[in-house]
Amino acid sequence: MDARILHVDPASPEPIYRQIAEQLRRLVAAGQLRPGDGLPSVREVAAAHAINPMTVSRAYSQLEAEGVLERLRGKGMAVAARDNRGGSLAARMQLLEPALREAARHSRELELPADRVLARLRQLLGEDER
Amino acid sequence: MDARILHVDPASPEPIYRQIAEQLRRLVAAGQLRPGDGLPSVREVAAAHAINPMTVSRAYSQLEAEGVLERLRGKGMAVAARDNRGGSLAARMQLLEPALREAARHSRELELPADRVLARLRQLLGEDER
Amino acid sequence: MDARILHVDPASPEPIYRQIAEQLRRLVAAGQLRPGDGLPSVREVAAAHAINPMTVSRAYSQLEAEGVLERLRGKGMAVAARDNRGGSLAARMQLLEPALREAARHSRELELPADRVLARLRQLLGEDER
Amino acid sequence: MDARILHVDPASPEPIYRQIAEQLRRLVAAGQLRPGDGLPSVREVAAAHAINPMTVSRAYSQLEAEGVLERLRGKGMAVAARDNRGGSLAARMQLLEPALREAARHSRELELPADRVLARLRQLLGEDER
DNA sequence: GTGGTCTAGACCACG
DNA sequence: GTGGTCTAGACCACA
Repeated sequence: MDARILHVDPASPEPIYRQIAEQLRRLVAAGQLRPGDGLPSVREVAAAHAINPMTVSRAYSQLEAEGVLERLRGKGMAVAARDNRGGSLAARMQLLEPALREAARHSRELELPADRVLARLRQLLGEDER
Repeated sequence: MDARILHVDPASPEPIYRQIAEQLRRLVAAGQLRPGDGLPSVREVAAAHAINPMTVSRAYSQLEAEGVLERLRGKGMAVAARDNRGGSLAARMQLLEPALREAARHSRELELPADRVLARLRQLLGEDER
Repeated sequence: MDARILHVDPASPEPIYRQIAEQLRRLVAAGQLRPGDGLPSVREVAAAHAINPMTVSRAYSQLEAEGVLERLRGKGMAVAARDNRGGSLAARMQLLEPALREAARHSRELELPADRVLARLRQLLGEDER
Repeated sequence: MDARILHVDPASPEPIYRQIAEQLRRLVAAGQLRPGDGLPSVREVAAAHAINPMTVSRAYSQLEAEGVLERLRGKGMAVAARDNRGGSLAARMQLLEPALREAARHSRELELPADRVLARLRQLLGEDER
């Protein structure tokens, strides 16, 4: 598999290992990587982006612990077959709650009109990822 | 001024000093804090939220360096006289942007329907603060 | 806090970071470490057992990701206040299922009488941990 | 002999070669495999479970080194003639011990009531093999 | 070939 | 003071 599906920005304040982990999480969530798909090896990714293998390994290990990836021994990592298709709608709404509360608090502090705020969020929700 | 206008969440990944600084920036932009208004002392804020005075001081100093606040000798900090008329609507919308983008990103990752998300935010915007 | 509550055996096949993580998990589960209790710092544990700080950090980070520990910024790690008292009985029985199936399969392969097997498990369940 | 008497779980943390070796050890101890009985060839086992022949070979070699199996030139592996009368009941209980301890440890960690655990194991012991 | 573990040592952000 | 991140390089287990 091609290590170039991943992008790394060493200048970003976001840790490299997390950049990798979150990209993979999104690629899996979006279905661009499907259960069973193999991932580029730790060494490939490390070489392609001139970073330390351990940094890549850290991202992979974290996703494995979460059940997003699984180890195929001797053959690297792959997207997990996962019985964990997302939770119920209510459960997922609950996970969104903190971000919404944060946005609402900021809106009040800025004394912004609700309709403008909602219009902008609607716009953002319509955009393609990234 | 009351130290309780500030909210602090020690469990948030966002550094505490930045939580404070950004809240003040928003309150000034919205005109809820006006030029000349005094701020609660470092000690008051620290005591009210059980955090380190140095953390509060760091937030104040940063805003002072930016010209948002100014030090009134012997009287603590106050909102700077400058061009701190409450920001324009567009400017304030800009300050809200990061929170909205965060919420939108989470919504997409959770594959939540836009109408449900917008309905919930509308509800939160209608509520009284805390 | 005292770094000596933790034991480390470098000769064990079990990775050091996991030895530490599992000990802490047990100490928390058993109530010997209570919510809010502070843990010895990464550097203390590392020095006390002559291991690398990163190895200790790895154990702490993993437990933080699981919600067992939480970071008190600038003050080290502590046992989380955790809203996560275990799931329902049925859910927890489900988590035990693999281990029971494994034991049952071994019993059949060894052609052992069920009553002897059950008697031995009853005995083991009655023992104090460790 | 049928390669399907062996079970392999590639997802288990236990190395595959050891899964195979320990199963064979138990089958011999219980007398389900008797001195002189031939074993399925490395290729058969590998093909039946979609694993690497080298992995199967490693399990066989280890058991040969222990004297549990012996290599019949040109005829593959077989259970060694030795003192491989099926082990005594006590000896076989000993081989079951690790699995039982594992199950007991999980039960305690999950704080499950002993009677529920024992009832479930009794049920599993009564079932026909897969 | 694969990933996992550990070390020694550096630098950074936060409080 | 705290933990977090990253590197370079070593060694090991597994397939």
